[in-house]
Amino acid sequence: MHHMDTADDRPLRVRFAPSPTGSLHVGGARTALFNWLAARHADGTFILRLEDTDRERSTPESEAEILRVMQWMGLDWDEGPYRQSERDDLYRECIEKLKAAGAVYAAWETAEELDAMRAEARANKQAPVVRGRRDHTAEEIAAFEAEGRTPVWRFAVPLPGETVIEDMIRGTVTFDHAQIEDFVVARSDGTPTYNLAAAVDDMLMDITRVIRGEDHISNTPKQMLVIRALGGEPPQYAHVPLILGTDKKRLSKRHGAASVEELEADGFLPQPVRNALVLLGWSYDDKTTTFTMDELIEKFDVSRVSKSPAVFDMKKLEVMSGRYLRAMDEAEFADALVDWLASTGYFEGKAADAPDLARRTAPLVQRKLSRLSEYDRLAGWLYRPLEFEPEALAVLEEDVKKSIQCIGGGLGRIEVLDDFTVDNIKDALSDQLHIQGLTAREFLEPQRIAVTGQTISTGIYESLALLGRDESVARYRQALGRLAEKWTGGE
RNA sequence: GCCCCCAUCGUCUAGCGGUCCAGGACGCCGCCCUUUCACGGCGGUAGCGCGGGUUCGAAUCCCGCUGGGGGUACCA
Repeated sequence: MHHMDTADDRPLRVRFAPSPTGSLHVGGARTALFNWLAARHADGTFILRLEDTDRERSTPESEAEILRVMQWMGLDWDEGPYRQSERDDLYRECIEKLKAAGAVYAAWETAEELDAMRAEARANKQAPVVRGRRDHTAEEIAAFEAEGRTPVWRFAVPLPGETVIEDMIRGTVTFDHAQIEDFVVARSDGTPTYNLAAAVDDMLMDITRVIRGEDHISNTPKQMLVIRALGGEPPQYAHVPLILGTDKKRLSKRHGAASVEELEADGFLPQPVRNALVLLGWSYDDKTTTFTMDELIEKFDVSRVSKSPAVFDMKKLEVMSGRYLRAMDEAEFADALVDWLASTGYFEGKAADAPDLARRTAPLVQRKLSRLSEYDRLAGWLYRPLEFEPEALAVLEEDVKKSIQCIGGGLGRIEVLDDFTVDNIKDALSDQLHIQGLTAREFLEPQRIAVTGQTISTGIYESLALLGRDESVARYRQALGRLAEKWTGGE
């Protein structure tokens, strides 16, 4: 696309403006990332603004969570966080200016009247566009006031007319004013609405480019109208497509991990999350799929963002995550693993040396994990006495006699091993499987289950070495005992 | 209903009128490697929604259809 990068040499100022009404969604996180990258790329300013004009739904917990997640993602802001709830004076001032300029008018319609107007328009296949009555007589107004009614202030959308957005992603988008209702700018209690506050803030904060979700595109002409009525110049806009779930519906909690908070809890590290997110709707070329943060800063270009919505594929995130984990150096991985486990309370109620054990097992799981949360599935057996997963036991019991032979054979070798190292264990077991004339899979699977109680675990040789000979032998005996019961009982 | 937007393998995408009987990645399938689960390597599978134009030539431009998404509040 050869989109005009409007001859605008002012330093770039972008903002991310979530409303603190829940945790940060992956869609929101991607928008934040895009804004941050655009700012860092252009050496501009990234501003964080909390749009909390909806006092009912905004919570301090949500605000704190959003800030926390931003930090987790490594998206630091240069200004803010600003809170719209703290800027009320500014908005009221602007509303007064709009009144003085005749750009807004008092509208007295009741909710019922508005509903009726819209229903009627709809019935007539017309746009449900509200235009308040502006020809009330002084007596009527006095009567409204007498009954305690207070008006909202609506923006008088100029008719006829149109507002054109030169969107960096979508190109030229035109809205006919006939389709834009006289939107409310100040509620009857005097508080500003979103469209007023957002427009005023973008203007007052000197935002030069607004990068936000496509769900805002129909608000854009309204905000442009407000800014112009206030004598300002609207910023450049870039509306990014939404992120969908696998059913092609807008991504939401019912699609599984839809918030960054959940991804974090699922054991994903920030870098693969960023990498997966940035690739939803954006690509650098026809082959690059992994980027460092620096490469992203260097290469990101919002005008290359796709116009069509993208489906969020958790599987792909997992693949990226697994690759990232494997590419980490051992110590770095061990730190990340232990930190993550600690953050989830994994060590609570476990032995005091559990974190140390986790650190020692890190190299055994590093190539096997696609996310940190899979650690327990692989290494959980190390933290508890031997107990068999039902499906693991089922594997052994499929052929009890053979299982006993395998485990017994293995036991015979390891219990006489002096130097209990990975290599020696491997040699001894390899030799034994040869003797018994079995394939590695046939022979080793029972060993794994005997020792770990699991069908999937850390590597068998490493696991034995880690356990030490005595504990290994004890576990072998225990497994054998369990099978012997079955053997006699079954025949 | 009305307005806006979108449309390349199952998914994320490259593609900006010829270099495309459409390239990459994930998935999936097969083979190999590792005498284990995993990891890794190699190969394969699969797509320009449909119909009209424009053009010597269209995945690329135009129109229509169909399909999908968003908006339609004194929410943001």
